[in-house]
Amino acid sequence: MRVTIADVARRAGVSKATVSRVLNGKADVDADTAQRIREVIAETGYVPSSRAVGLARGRTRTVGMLVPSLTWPWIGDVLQGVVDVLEADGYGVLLYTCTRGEESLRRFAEQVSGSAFDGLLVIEPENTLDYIAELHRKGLPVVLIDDRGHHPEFPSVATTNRDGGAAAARHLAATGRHRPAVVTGLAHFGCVRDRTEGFAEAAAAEGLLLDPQLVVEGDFTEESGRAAVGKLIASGKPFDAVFAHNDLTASGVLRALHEAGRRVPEDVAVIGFDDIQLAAHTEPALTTVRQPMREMGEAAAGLLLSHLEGVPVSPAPFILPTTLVVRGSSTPQ
Amino acid sequence: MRVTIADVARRAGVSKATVSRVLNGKADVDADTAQRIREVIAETGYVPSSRAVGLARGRTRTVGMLVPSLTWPWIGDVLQGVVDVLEADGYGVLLYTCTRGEESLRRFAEQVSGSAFDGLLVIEPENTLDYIAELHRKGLPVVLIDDRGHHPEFPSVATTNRDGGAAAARHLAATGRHRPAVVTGLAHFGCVRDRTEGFAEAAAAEGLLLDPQLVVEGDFTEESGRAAVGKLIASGKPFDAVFAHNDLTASGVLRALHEAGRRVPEDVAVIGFDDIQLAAHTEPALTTVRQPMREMGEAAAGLLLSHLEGVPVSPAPFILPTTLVVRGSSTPQ
DNA sequence: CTGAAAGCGCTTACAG
DNA sequence: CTGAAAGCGCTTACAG
Repeated sequence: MRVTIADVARRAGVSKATVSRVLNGKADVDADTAQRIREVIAETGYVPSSRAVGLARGRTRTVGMLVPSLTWPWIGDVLQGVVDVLEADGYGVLLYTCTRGEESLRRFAEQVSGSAFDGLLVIEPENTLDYIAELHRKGLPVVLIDDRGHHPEFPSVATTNRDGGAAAARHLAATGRHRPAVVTGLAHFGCVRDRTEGFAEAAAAEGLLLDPQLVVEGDFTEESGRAAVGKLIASGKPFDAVFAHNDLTASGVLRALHEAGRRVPEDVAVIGFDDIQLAAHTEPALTTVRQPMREMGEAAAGLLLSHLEGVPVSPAPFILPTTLVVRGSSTPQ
Repeated sequence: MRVTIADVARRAGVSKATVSRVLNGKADVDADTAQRIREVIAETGYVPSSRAVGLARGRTRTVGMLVPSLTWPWIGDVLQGVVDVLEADGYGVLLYTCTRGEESLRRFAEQVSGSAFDGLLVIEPENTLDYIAELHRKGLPVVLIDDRGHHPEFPSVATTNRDGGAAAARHLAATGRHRPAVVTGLAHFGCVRDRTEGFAEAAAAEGLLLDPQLVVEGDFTEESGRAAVGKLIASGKPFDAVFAHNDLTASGVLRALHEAGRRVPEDVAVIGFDDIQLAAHTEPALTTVRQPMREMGEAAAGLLLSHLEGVPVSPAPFILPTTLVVRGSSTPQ
């Protein structure tokens, strides 16, 4: 049924080896012979079987991508960046997720051992860093996206979390705020530490009062933003701004403030992190520290390709800049 | 380096064929022999090479998924449903997108010809239905997600677009609206036709006045929602409700109405379609016709698996129900 | 410049 | 119940 390299060789009157040579653009093939073979290929519509090529070469020209979930708001952007770069180089992307917990990871591990792909891009699912690190140690090229401040011993891409936090603080100072509150993400995330530190440092430099009691831990969910506002108000401490560690949390903060009768931005300014689609649609629209998700995907894919092509890649994280996007939640518009 | 079936056979003192038998759970292997082989497998951590298995069996246990873009708001949900089902059955998912146009499609076609996967799941990129249909005709199992009313000759999953439109009209009637306007999606989409007809029919049945001049074509973007409101107002015709064909458009409608000084829902009710994350976060929150995206992904993956496993699948579309989600944009809350 | 042969790591009749 | 052999469709030394 399917036309194979043997068919092409027969019709062109040459050996399979020669067909393989022109297929792979090796030099030292007679121009006429090559031409004839190309014609036969065109006539027959022959395309090499990726399975057979993979087996013979020992590589699949396929990259694995492991993500914790596909429904997070910014995952699609990262994925798009990854796929664009990889596809342009003729690589396929095998997608794995971890929504089914242990079982998912077991399946994934099987694919790894079966060497279904040549390299791995990963947005770290909770508590899998050791496993990923082990894969890397065993020789699988890996690039981590959004290192969450873990600074692993293999290549990764991240953003300027610290600068992002600082930019938020400076913006609040510049717009006349004095007593900021912070709703962080999960405290054990490296990025949370970085954002917190960057914010605190800049706040101090700008003369803002950052009361430790006004720093509340959240978990990156909208609900945690609402809950945090409850705590902040209950503390009795005055505050005129809230820096939330992601947009989802900020959205919860916005709602809770509204319900509590505090006006945004008049009484309280709110700043988020990420700049997901939602951020431009809250009421008021959210000022936020933008992370270039798509660019992160592109950068990670690029690093992995270099690695696969044999270029040595530095384990130092590749850092992309965050940018402050000012909207109505921090300044009247 | 890597342990192969030959290594396992040697260590167990049997032939590769016998190892292969226990690997694939064939009957007729002596219990003791099988046990011994299993032990060797466990000791050595042997996992069959997916490349080699694929070549020998002629199938890869991999499914292709082609989407127009990964950054659309609801794509992630569909993808999650697809991956969950496929992964549970040990299938891998190869992801392809069409953001780079012709070039993307050329790459994709190569993968198809190289039989990189056993079957294909597709959310149709514009103008590719003929191509997809051809692949199906040539023998590639295909399931289309969100048929957009094209009703192809191969299996597909869709939602009750017509009922969804009808539900929107009935809800407006039930909440005391009289003169609805409609902002459709691209008119050549089948789903747009269905939503429009369902809405018009129910509107008539409920005694709503649907002025043809108040039916404006949009293109599923937020901007088209804003533009449509401009046209509606310019028409001079009174309207007290807007049914938009997706949530993004509805979001644009909401903003434009706000800017024009019309209150929602007091002066105008707004209803969207999809129920993307954004819908719950607009001001006011959006009443919308929910499409079960994740379930569509699950259903499509299930159909494809049946097909791959040899169960005959009906080309009649598999239809999932839409549900009306009522929020503040249509009723004061 | 080109071909014959071995090899990639499995599965699957075919014999026994 | 089990093994030897061929085959899946390529690539890659090795010779010439």
